[in-house]
Amino acid sequence: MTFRLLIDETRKIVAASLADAGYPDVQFDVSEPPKKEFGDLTCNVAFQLSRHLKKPPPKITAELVERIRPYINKDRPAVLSVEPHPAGYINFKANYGWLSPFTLRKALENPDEYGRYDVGGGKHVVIEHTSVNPNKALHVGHVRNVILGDTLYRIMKAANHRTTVLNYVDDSGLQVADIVIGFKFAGFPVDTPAGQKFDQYCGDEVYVKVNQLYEKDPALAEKRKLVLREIEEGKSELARFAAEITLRVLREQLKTCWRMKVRYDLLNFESHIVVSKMWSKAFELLKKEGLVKLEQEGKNKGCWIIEVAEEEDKVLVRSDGTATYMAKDIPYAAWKLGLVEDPFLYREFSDQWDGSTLYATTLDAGSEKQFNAGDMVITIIDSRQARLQRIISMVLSKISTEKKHDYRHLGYEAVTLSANTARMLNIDIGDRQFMHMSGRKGIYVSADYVLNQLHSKAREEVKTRNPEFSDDQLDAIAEEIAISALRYNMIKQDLDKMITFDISESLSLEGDTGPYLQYAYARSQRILEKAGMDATADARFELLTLQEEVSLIKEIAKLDLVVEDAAKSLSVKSLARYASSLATTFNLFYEKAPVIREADPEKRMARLGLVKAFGIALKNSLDILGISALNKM
RNA sequence: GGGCUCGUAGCUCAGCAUGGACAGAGCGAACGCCUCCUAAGCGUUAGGUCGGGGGUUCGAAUCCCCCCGGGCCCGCCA
Repeated sequence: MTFRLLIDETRKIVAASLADAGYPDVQFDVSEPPKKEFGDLTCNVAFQLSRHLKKPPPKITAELVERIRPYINKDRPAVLSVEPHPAGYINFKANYGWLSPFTLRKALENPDEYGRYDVGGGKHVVIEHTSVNPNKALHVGHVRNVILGDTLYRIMKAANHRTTVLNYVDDSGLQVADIVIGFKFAGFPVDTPAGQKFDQYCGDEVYVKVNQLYEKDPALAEKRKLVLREIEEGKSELARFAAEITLRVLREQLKTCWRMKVRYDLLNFESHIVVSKMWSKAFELLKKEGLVKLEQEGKNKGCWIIEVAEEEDKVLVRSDGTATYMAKDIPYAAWKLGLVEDPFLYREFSDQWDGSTLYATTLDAGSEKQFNAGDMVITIIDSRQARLQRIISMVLSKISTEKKHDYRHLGYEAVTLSANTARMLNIDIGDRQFMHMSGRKGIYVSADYVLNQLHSKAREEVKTRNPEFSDDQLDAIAEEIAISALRYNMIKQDLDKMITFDISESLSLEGDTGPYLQYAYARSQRILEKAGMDATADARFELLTLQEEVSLIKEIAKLDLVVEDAAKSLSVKSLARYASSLATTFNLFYEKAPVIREADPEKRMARLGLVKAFGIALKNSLDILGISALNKM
């Protein structure tokens, strides 16, 4: 919380002394040095000046430090001292006598607010994620999307945005037609086999096998288009059946998402977009703005197309008058931004684990509410969609002449299966190192399977350590550990790096994992519990001068900087990295600085306060990561 | 063919936006640390031409260009 103050103060001091010395007002950086020996902050201003002044950096540094010294005084309590470094840096030491009490009190006195930072100013952010076709269970590839979206939602909330989370349900696509064909024309029973979830059954059995049947039975494949058309028209018995199946699958998918502590505000059904005539209104708008044209000749003759710079024209309306995939996406995206009139009514769909209500679009018998019109709209889809998303963004920017338009695609690379995992699933991958997942071909690892594996592994571990726990306790804790392992695994790395999912590696609970974070937290809570007294905000925190203590305080002091950065750059990874580094710093403190066994009562109280403040900072970080802070594990 | 993207230790990855002080973690390997707040932890050692080449710069893993290798995208499919 206060690291920000230290940086600000240092910047001001450097800027003021530049002016004193009559130096040009150059850009400079104040940041943490790569090593502890260099102090708490370092400034590179001498390097920036050397070009202007035509002097070597060390010489400038020596002069500037003398200008800086007078500014270090009681009115600027965060900075303690300044030293020139022969390499050319100006290094600062923080005044922990002031910084430590200030930081720890801030955390202890207002724990729930600690680490929040106002980036959004209450602006409305609409986030869409998940959007898995409702004909199969979620696999680990989907999980990356789900966790990324949910974590981003949590970050934006912590950075003071009003948030709305959407889940788009493509209930009128070919994938749905496939399983309907399976049930109606290929003899698959509608009842779920014992011991399976309905979404699993649809995905593993019906969907995969129907697609195999198509190859042998072209007549069956022919039925797809007819079935799809009936579903889109929405009137027939078959369409009602499809809707029923879709909802059953969707509810099972939601159970998996809820299991991972993910929540939504609204389900957007594609069929409602189709029926709502949103497309025709958006189409009129596109025509009016001259963004589409009716192709008169060439391969796209008779189609309404959109011209894209340096690319092939995109067809929006086929020559038979039907709309393409993209044509459904444009009005939906425009709706998210509030560029078209809201045609939907909203009904309550379900309660959720966090006590909130999940709504669904409806065209009749619902109430008016507002889920759209985001100041910022973030659509989370894998980076294969980048090109289409760019076109959508381009179109939107052209029709939103008045309003400010901030439509962003947050893409991420695929999750693939490692060679070992593919082999475990009896998939032949030749000499390749990984295998792309495919729901249609049955090549995937389901989310529930991974969670279950993690659960049973974690349960064993917890039981070994806590033999006295009841079965319910064991299950509750094991479940939180499983979720933590999976969630952390999905966001700890960069979005544009492919995740090669390896089932045995993913079951690790040690090292750079979610459970490592939870473990550090549990350790801290045991200290507080066994101390036999409460940590208070008025302890003498200035007594905490051990290097391990100071490092921990410094780490705690950075939380709001991390939240700010994560929200501004939509970077979920940075929060994971921070939580990990915070936990590591605590573990080092834990090794070196006994709390309960500390003889000096004042120092003991100060350490106890530090432990509690650490717990607050870590718990708040974990909340944003969607990971439960466990008292025991 | 065009576009996007990745390439850092045996493996998985930080660092790259805003160039700067001897390139950092985890896993795996070897060896240590529980009569002491949970060893899901901590320490020591081994392990690197930052894909290759050129350029810009006082200084490049970081910026620019070229090349090599992997992945993805370029339908009147969704």
